[in-house]
Amino acid sequence: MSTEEEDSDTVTVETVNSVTLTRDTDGNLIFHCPRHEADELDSEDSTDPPHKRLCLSSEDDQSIDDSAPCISVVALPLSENDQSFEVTMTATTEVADDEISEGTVTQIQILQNEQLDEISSLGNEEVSAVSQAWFTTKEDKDSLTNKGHKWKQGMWSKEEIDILMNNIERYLKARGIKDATEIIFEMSKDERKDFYRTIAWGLNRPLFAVYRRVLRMYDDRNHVGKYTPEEIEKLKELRIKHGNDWATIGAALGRSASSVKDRCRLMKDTCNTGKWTEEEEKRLAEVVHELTSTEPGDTVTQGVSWAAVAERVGTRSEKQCRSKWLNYLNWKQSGGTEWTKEDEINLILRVAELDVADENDINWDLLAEGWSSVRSPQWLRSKWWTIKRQIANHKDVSFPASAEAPAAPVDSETLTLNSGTLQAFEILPSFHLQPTGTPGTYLLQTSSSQGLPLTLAASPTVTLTAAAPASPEQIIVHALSPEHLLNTSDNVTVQCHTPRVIIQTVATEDLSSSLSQAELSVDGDMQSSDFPDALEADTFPDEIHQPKMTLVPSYNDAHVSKFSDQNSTELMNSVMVRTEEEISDSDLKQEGSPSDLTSAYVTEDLESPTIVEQVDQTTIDDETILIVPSPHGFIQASDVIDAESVLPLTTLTDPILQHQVESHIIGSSLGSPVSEDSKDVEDLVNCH
DNA sequence: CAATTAGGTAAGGGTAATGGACACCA
DNA sequence: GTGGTGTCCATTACCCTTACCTAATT
Repeated sequence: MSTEEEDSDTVTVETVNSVTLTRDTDGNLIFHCPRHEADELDSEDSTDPPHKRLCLSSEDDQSIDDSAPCISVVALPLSENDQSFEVTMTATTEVADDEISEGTVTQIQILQNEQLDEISSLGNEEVSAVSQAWFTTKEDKDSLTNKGHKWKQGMWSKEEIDILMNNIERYLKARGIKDATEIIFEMSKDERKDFYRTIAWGLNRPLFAVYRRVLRMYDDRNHVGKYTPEEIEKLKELRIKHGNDWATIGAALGRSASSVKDRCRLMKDTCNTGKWTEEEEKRLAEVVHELTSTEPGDTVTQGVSWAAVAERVGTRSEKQCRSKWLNYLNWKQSGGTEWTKEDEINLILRVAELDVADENDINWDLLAEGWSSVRSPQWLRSKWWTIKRQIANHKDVSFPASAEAPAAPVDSETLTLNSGTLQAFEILPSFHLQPTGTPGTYLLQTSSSQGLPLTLAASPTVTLTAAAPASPEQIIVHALSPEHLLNTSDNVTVQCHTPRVIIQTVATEDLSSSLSQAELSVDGDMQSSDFPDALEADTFPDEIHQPKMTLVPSYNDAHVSKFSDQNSTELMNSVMVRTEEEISDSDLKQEGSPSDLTSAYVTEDLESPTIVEQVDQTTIDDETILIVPSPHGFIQASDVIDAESVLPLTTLTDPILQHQVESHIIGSSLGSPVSEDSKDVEDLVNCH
């Protein structure tokens, strides 16, 4: 929460100067707004106590000193009734104890409830109108939607879970409780009053959703795993004995109530398993059409009561019926066509074109409409997940990133970088080029749960263009085709204007020039074992410099440049050796000399002509990425780049080229050259 | 005493991941 | 014939929403 935003969006109702400050072992500053003071504040509207929220602001916003420690503040209401708050402040720089005092800290603002809506996008500590109601009915939600509110539905993201866990942790700390299960499972309603409301802070979910989530998270009878045959037997007995008393059955089995309930749904006595007979399929189709008042050949993907269908089918469970229908039978009945690789590419392109920020916002019904090889919207969604899973660490990749890569035309070999709103982030040692599932399309995986999508394909030249006039933050780099790479060396530098993120990748000549199709079977039969070392990221020596690519905001028109740096030879050797081993394993290493290479350095400013610099290289392994302050919007040939004016940034290998080589080898997209999880890569190899 | 709050249960639609069957191929 | 591999399909643990219920509190 920035103070500027606060100023513009909030009104100071009352200022409180008397607070109690404590500091915990983590250096967090915790202070309390005592009840009696808050009560006094409340006096202006005693008949209808407004919801209040504590905010903090610097006493003098105009004179914020850059060198001053930045303090982030999280305020949690201890209870709505007594109007007291718990505030946790975290200093991002070391704060001397004497800097924190009642006099210097802050103003405390109590905000009226109606102001809360106005600041709904400021941060995690926000109050959401959605999360403050215990249960949000569909009508409530519709009403909120009409007022412009949005809330999260569907699977919880990692970020949401982090917020939730942090909130719980703070709640526990404030009360000196060690274990959240004490509150959740042992305390009475009264004792844990406001627990859920408090920990829902910052989560744009109905309280009830938070409640369910917390119960699941802390119930150790959840996530127990597969049911053993013995458990199934016992479950059957307990079911007969206790009926639908899932809590009792669960307690007897050591499973959660929802778990046993779910398991029972799968085991109807009359259920067949395995392949469906024609008779069963026929019956399923008849029942579905009958219950939905549709005709054979109609597409039916929603509004089906699967419990009723299963009842009528007789030999299959509701899940089986649903799965069979949505993944096969409906498609077969309505004359669907086979799913092809082209469809897969099409899917990625279409998802990218949707330009939605959240995966949950994708309208799969719309996407599937009129697509004959799509078996159902649900099936299409699972297809998308299958494609996503081919990306190692896909869970950490934000949706826009994973969907962005294919935004560029995949048949024209492009590299797309979308800086988004990132100001700066690093691609840590194990940065990856992950295939997105579309041949020639990769995702540059970063360390901060963000990804830069890259698409490499078949344009014979390297140029940079804006992806679209309307999206200057997105740049397409037309990279060399694999064929071209066999003969040429190129570096690709990408500069995004908004918000001035510079990305550079450096080609490794020896690889590209030494490989040929003939030598590297291009028939797609390459197995993961052909890259024994490259596929095991953990073989990287931790103690030495690891390849690290950093994206930095290009303040003051600083530019990334590249030149030979003898001092980094050892470093880069340690980085590059893996690649070279990979090549030597194929008896290819000697084909290219690393010392006689030239690299083309291509930079294009989005708003300026393409600048091409030829940079002689004496040692291909010695590449360092540097930031070069430049008076121009781009590096001109006349710009003098000397070692002193250059800020060494970091070194990096060339994942792109390496990847191009690999993708060339297998004739398709392949896993990252440096994966943290070799299995992921093997899976990727298998996928193609 | 009605309305509200806080919490709870059950049903059922859905997702994500896994594993088996099978076809294909060297 | 055999073993490896890829794909399709079925299964299942787990997730989430919705509808409805209950008891305590206001």
